[in-house]
Amino acid sequence: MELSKQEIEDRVERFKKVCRLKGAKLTHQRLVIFREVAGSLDHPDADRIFQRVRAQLPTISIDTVYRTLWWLRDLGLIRTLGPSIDATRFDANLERHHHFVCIQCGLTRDFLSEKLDGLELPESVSLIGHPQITQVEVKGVCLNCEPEKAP
Amino acid sequence: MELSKQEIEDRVERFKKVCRLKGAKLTHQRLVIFREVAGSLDHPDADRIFQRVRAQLPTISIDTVYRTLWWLRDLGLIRTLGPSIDATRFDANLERHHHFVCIQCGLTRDFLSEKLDGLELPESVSLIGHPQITQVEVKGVCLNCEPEKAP
DNA sequence: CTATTTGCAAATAATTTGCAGTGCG
DNA sequence: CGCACTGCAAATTATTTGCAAATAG
Repeated sequence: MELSKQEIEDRVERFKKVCRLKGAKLTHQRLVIFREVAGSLDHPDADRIFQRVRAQLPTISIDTVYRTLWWLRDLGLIRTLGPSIDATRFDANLERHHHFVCIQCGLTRDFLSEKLDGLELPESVSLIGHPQITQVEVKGVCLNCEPEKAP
Repeated sequence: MELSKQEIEDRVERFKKVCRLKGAKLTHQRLVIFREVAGSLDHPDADRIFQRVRAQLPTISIDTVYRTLWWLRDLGLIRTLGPSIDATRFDANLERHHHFVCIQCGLTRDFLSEKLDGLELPESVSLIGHPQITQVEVKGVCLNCEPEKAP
């Protein structure tokens, strides 16, 4: 599995279009950072991206990388993995269950579903590793954060 | 949805049994910390657990909470949510896809599955919030971390 | 030109570690 | 009664922020 040059450039084009649309400034560092993330398959963290970008732009600073990554996420051009909460959260429920995470306030709740419990993973997973736990992670906005919208 | 006293005590009993089995010391702080996590539905982070435990054990320190939580995880009595990686990871793949995360080395890879793409969430989710993204998260050990086992 | 954005350096927040005293098995 | 466990304080690591200089549109 490899990312084609074409795919990367498609992503970069979308990025440029969104910048134009939003009237945001397309700086050199933003372009380099985005291209780096867009060309990665390993879901790097901020520091890894920083290292790779610095090879091309030696004067870049880590805070610009962070600012740019969160900005890209706000624009919907990239996403963060996991619940995207600051601190690690713990779970003493060892039964099979799934998670809903509110992207606004971080509220996390379990939900049950027999249907989801019986999920079959595709063959391709066996090329990556041996699964131990399979859970469905739903991200959205909780009722508290998005109350009744007036029509 | 509430946790019954009974369910909490069942969890505590299992905890005590595992301690005995492993010959680990069952200290007062460990018991209070475990009972706190076992009785929570909101998937608290270490600091929140610390606050709650401190109400019962004013002299407890945050590092004991951390040490105990990781230890409980190693014993398989609790789990951490999300990829459980130190730093936030980023993903520029906006197509529908799912994740495999290696619990040993943190390797994270996408995989595709039409079957998983069409998942239906249960009604009960609508009582929590409005879903935006649904992904399957598989945790396991990657081929690199667990090579061929000799028979 | 002029509002954004960047780089620097210093501030927070989360988590870890070394060490000496304490208590469980 | 010994060694694993705890509390304290200081260290690390991840991420954020204030501010003056640089730059895209």
